[in-house]
Amino acid sequence: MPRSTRKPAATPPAEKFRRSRRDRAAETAQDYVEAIADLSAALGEARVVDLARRLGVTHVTVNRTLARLKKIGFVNTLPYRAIFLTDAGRTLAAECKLRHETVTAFLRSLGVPEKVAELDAEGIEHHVSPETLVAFEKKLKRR
Amino acid sequence: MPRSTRKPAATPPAEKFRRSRRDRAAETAQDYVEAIADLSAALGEARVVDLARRLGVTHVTVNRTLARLKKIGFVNTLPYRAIFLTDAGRTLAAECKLRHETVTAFLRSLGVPEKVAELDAEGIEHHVSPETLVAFEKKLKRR
DNA sequence: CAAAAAATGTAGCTATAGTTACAAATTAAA
DNA sequence: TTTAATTTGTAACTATAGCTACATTTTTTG
Ligand SMILES: [Mn+2]
Ligand SMILES: [Mn+2]
Ligand SMILES: [Mn+2]
Ligand SMILES: [Mn+2]
Repeated sequence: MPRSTRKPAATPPAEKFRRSRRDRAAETAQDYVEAIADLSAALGEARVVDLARRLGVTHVTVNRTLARLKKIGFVNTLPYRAIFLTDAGRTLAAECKLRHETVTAFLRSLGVPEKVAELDAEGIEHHVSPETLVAFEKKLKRR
Repeated sequence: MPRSTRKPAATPPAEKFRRSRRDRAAETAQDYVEAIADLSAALGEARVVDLARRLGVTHVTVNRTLARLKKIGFVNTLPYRAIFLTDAGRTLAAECKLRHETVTAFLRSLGVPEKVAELDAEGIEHHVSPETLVAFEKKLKRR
């Protein structure tokens, strides 16, 4: 088809794909700080092996991701020691935990089976904006 | 803390993180086939530049992703020609389009503003299981 | 306390997905 | 029908995130 006779491409919706990619890139950090907070609460401290088991990856992957999180300022680590969240890390973890719980509860309230709700929420949570989260919360209250 | 006195780590929920990572890895392919189908319908054909504009990436990124989609069997391409979906690609695109529309409509039905619903749906869609999708559809009908 | 086991760290590999810079081919214009 | 503009392709780089294999350190056990 001659390109000159084609309809001009409409204004592209690139913004939503950028948002989606940005959210995707933040998923790892969010799951890690949430897991570190959980493990710290449950076991008293979070170790590399615990994270690896919990997340279903090797300890090598955990190690490299922790290095990145440390550089960003979400965790503090010392060689061969337990992992601790910074203030920023704790704040992020609290936000994520709340959002995670809301998303899971919301799916459950729709009749989605517990197990499925948990699996889906683990991915969905990272793409739920504050506005949508509020909508979920409202719906949960009005029942 | 001595590790021997720590509580033994409970059965780890690694499965949900694996699911989440698997979904994440499939996001790109889904957005591409959906975009190719859209562009083909709107313009008569999908070109590399169109996809780049639509997705908000450079044409180089589009090129390499198309090579991967071709290898997987979702698209057919010839040098300097338009891009076409295979049967498998068309099937996937149709599934994704339907799911995408359902997720968007569902968010809208909760009172989430149009723009926000579109942005959120672009990411959420990839993590919605068939069960949850059905729950969304049911909720949409009963209104 | 020495030896064995477990945990942590590191080297080096793969794949995906983004980029800029430049080359080649196609399409449109003069 | 040349020439200019656009499109497509490729080379080479970066970052994230997974892996295996092996080295080092710490912890537990005999
Ligand atoms: Mn998650
Ligand atoms: Mn989570
Ligand atoms: Mn999408
Ligand atoms: Mn979509």
